[in-house]
Amino acid sequence: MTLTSSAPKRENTDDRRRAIASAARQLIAEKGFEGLRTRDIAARVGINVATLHYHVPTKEALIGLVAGAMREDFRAQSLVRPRAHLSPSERLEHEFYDFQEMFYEQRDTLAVMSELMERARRDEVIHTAMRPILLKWHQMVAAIFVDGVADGSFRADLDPEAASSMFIGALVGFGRGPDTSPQYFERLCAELRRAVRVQTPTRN
Amino acid sequence: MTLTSSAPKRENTDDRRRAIASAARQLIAEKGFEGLRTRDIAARVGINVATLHYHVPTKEALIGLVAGAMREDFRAQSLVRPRAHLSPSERLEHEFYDFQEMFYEQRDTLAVMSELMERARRDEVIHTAMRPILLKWHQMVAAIFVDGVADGSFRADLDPEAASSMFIGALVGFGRGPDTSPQYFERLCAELRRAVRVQTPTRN
DNA sequence: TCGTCAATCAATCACTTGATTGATAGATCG
DNA sequence: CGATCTATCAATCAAGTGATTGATTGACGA
Repeated sequence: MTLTSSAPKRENTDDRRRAIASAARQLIAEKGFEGLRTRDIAARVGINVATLHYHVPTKEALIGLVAGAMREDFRAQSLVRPRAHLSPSERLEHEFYDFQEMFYEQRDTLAVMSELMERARRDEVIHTAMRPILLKWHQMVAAIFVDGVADGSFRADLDPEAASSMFIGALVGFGRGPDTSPQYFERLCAELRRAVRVQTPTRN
Repeated sequence: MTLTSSAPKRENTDDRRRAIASAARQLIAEKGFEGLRTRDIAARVGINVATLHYHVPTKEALIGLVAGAMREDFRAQSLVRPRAHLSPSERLEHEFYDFQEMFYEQRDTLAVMSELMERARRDEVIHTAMRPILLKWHQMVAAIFVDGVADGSFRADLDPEAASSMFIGALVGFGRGPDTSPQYFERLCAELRRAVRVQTPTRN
């Protein structure tokens, strides 16, 4: 007889913590931090609240766990993409593509990021976990602009760091803007390209 | 003897509601929505919790009140500034200035806006209250770009709406970025100016 | 002066929520 | 088998937390 079905599971702490972090992430995406309840997380994992507290002692630790998992995800993802060999313009296109993919196919991730960033204002633990992610993104984009200015793909008077802020701000802001259709995203991308690219001077 | 000092005040509902909205706004700025408690609001106004509920029946209504007051503030402020007579470039500079002023001198307002926008995702009431503010801002900036393209101040291939999203996103994103110093804000502004302005063609 | 009503508060309710306790079942090892 | 450790849960606690109740106070009109 199969002893598989509905046998009371006993997982090790690592797996449980992963499952808990995942469930917590889903719930944050659904209801925000305000609506995050330990009972809900336990229910979604399929364990008792006490068991949850056995693996993750406090709610603060839980939030730290989510933030850490998030950071780990981003770090892992950025390692998968070696793009130094591409041209600045191509790398910029990849940034567009990555964001679009995240926005339309991993909406949860973006929503949780947003919640975490908001909470980072008041929560030192989260702030510490989130800051490297943001910095990394800024650095990556700024590096693209530095290279692009050097090889003449972009405007010579481009300020790489400021342009990076503008670029990232525009993308993130897209998600909060009035029109989040793919068509409008493309218009925004086109505008960003024109904003940094060398102008074909408007000759009369 | 003076019956003035510490006489138990009795205000009318309009004044009380205003005071409650103001206190709630402060507390949201301080602790976020997550930390907003009716008791704290009542304490800050200097009234009993029951009195607060007498004037504002539910917490939901309270949040709606804050959102409404916020919208009213913005609407009033935009009426005070008649700028149609200015040039597109000048109007753009005013946008920079207004944002800078809000960022550095009314940080509360911006923090609450941010909280409200985040919550608007899940709260229809707030979404309805916030959307007009965002739309208005977008329209204002887009109108600047339309005029600027028409009179040749800005690039001919500028997409006013997309540029407006980029512009607003960049400003809002500044507040979340790694460097929020006035110096860096000025660099961002400069970059935004170059992004929309007609290029002085890089002649060799 | 008396009745009515808006405004207020102390006390309390009903429910939520993070966390703890004490006990139990399975695994692991000697 | 027996000791011990890990993982689990039912039950419960203590501190909130939004909201209500019943009574009180003062203003104002009749």
